[in-house]
Amino acid sequence: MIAESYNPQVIEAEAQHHWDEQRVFAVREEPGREKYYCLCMFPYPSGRLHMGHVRNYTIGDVIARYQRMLGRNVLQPMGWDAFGLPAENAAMAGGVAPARWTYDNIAYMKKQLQSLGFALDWDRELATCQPEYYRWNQWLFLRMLEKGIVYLKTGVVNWDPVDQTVLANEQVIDGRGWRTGAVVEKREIPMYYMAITQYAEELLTELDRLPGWPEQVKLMQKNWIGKSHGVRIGFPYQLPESDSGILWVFTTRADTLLGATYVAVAAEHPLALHAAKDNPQLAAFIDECRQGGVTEAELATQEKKGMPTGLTVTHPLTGEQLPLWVANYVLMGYGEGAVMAVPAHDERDFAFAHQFGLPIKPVIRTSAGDETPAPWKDTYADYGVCINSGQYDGLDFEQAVDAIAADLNAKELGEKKVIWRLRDWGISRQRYWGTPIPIIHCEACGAVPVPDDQLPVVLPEHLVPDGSGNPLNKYPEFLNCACPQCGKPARRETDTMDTFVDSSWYFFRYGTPGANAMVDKRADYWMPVDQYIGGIEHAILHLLYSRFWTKVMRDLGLTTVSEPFANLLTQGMVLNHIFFRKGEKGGITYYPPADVEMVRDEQGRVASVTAVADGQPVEYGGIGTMSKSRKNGVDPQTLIEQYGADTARLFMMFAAPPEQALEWSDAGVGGAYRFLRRLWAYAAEHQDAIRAAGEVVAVTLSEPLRAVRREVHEALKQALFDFGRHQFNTVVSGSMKMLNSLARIEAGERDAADTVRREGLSLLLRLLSPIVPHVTHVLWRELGYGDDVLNAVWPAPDEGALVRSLVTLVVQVNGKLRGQIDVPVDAERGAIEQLAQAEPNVQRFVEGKPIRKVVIVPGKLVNLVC
RNA sequence: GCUGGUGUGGUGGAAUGGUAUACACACAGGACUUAAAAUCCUGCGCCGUUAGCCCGGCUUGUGGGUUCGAGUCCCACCACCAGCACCA
Repeated sequence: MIAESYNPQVIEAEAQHHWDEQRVFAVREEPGREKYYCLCMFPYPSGRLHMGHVRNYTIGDVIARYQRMLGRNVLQPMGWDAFGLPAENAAMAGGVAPARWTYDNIAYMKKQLQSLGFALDWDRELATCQPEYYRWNQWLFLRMLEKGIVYLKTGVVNWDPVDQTVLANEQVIDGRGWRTGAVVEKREIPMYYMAITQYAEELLTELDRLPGWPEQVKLMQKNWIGKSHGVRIGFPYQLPESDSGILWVFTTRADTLLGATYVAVAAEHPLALHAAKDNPQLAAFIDECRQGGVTEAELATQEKKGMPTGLTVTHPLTGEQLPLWVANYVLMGYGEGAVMAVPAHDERDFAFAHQFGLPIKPVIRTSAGDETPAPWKDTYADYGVCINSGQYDGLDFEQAVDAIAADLNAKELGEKKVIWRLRDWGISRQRYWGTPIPIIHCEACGAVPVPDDQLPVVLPEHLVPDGSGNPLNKYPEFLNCACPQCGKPARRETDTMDTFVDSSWYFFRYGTPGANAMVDKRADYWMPVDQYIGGIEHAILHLLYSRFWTKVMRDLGLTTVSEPFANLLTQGMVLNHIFFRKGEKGGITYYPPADVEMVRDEQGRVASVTAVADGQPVEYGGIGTMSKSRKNGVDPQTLIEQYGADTARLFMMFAAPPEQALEWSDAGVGGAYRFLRRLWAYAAEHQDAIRAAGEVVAVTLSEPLRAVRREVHEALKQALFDFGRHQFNTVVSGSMKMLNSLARIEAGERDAADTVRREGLSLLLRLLSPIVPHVTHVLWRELGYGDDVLNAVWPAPDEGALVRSLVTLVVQVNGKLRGQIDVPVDAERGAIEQLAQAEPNVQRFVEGKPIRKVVIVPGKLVNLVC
């Protein structure tokens, strides 16, 4: 029996109980059966789910359930990105151990996920803070160390001198520590690096073999990797105290080498530091550059600053002496930290030369001519043939670069080179709540890797950080150990790994739960992930690191795949209205949307906004991402409790296509809820008739019934197409159309009408089941369609139902709509033309003019051109 | 600055070169009700014409182009959003 009123709490409990009890979402490898691995980016257990999570996991769940109904063996797992800084911050604030805080959060958020009815295989759940997970971080780290992919190097960190601790970049605010307010120092400490640059070429070229990734993401990765072709050029120098050497620069414009009039180095460049030793003025300038502007806006507008070092370098081809400058626009971290300056053909060099009166020598004939008068024109930087360049005159860009590179090569002062923007990945974090780096420091033997049989290096879980450094450093039970090589007392490494390490391979582990190895053969069945879903904010780092780790694992023989994610969907953000008041002192107070009232005018436009509390006006701040600081977040828990999971899911799917931003709307949620209630009421009202009804017999249907049935199948056909391209908002509107059509059947009609109702609802429930699985589960069973809608066949439109005897054609005259005609589907071209011309309104516009051309689009329109 | 994306009713949005504004939301009017809520019905781009029906003109950020036909393809510009940013 279907109860009269829609009660989501009861329905959802019933459906979820069924899924749990039957363990319907637990999957195994089935060789020979087509698999589908659907994965959402796992959450950080921050405490509660937010709307972004709900959206992300609903999209994933809809895809997973859809694929399941198409007959695939679908894996959809879930886990926790459980290491990280927020747990340490919470520990400091509340005095509770990060482990405890994390596990409590996981328990609560797991309940929330379960209440949303996601088709997850919980048997494969993992948390990255579990030793059985992170031991494999350590294990692979050691393999990478053996292969030289991991190495030790000095790195620069932000150091808070008061707390005696290392700060993450986001903990440095305006150059000061976020807790202490102390000016942050740069400190050089030894850190472990992963040589992602060894894979730069492959990471770049394989982007072209990822057709299922958004272009935008591929482009962002491409830019991040940043491959540049150029020439490394040496400028020999002789220092006063008889030291000599070669200053190397990198350039993509070797063709302009003869136009170089000075050479500039970064403030941190060794040669600059050397020159500053007995030049206090220069030393002061270098200091100034190092501190210089922090914000991006400052950097962009910063004027070109520089100072001569007093040194000169020798032009490698002409032998000319060029002055060596220190310039604030040269970056130590890119290329060689030094540039050859060609003011005539580079905008920055041009500005610098003008400012400091340095010579400008045009050496390229551009569309602007042979001269480069101020002000700067972008065409000065164009490619062209060489001029004023002696033997290279007349050569084009490629010829000149080849010739100059060859000549430099002969002098051992240059070679063609490719450089990358991508840096190696420093993974050491001076943090407690992370994967311990498996290294032991011995006075005699140095840094010794922990032997495999001593893994995992277990992180003690009861420590509580107090803000003054890593508590591991004060915990002897962890710190003190024996050197694996010589057996003498030694000290354990207390740095932990960047949490991006944890998330770089978790998708492999889901495929091999419980394995006594990092992965086993089962992963080969599941990998690669067929559909990965997550936020665009991970477009670069997480996705790049995951691709890198997959390639490392492949080279170690741990997997056969090169790319972990075949298809990627980046979901849009969840937005809401922002309301605020400005205080007298300019401070801003935000008002949650639930605490304000909008008054609308007769057209439905927002006329005014007032606070519920005091009835006074509130300013509207437009629309923006849900955030704590702006108080415009909506708690999914409230939504689920008030309307149920199906309404939450339906609204998420209906309000916007998955990749676009979604605007929160209480009214929209209400609309989604109303639709489910209407669906329920329809099923309840007709339940007896539907259970008793037989198959549709098309020939016995009246014309109105046939029309309803045609509409249902037409809407279904479109909705199925949209399902395939993951445009779920129109799938939902298609479902609404189907119900609207069925509801148009007159209440009194029986028998034949009931067969149409029975068929229509059967199609509708199956179509909707991936989106609103609870209500469709219960209705499917109660209406007698079968035991479990999950096992039903995916619906397909009946081509017979789509056939019409008459079609309505639109008639255009010169492309403008002028009338409609009804013609038999099999009408001849001539007959259609005749009917179209006979249409009275069409005649008014043709007015006896000769018809030059008739375009007929079958089933759609006629266009008369005159 | 560079790169990419997006601009469609009061709002979210739909349209696979072929009837722009589907499906919803909001709003207005009506039915039911003592009343409200809920529900149901009707209307709803702008301008003109009209008692009303018909009918016409305009409209997908702006301006061009291709096409029998453009929201969709091409060119230029404007606005907003995002990423990168003195990358040699």
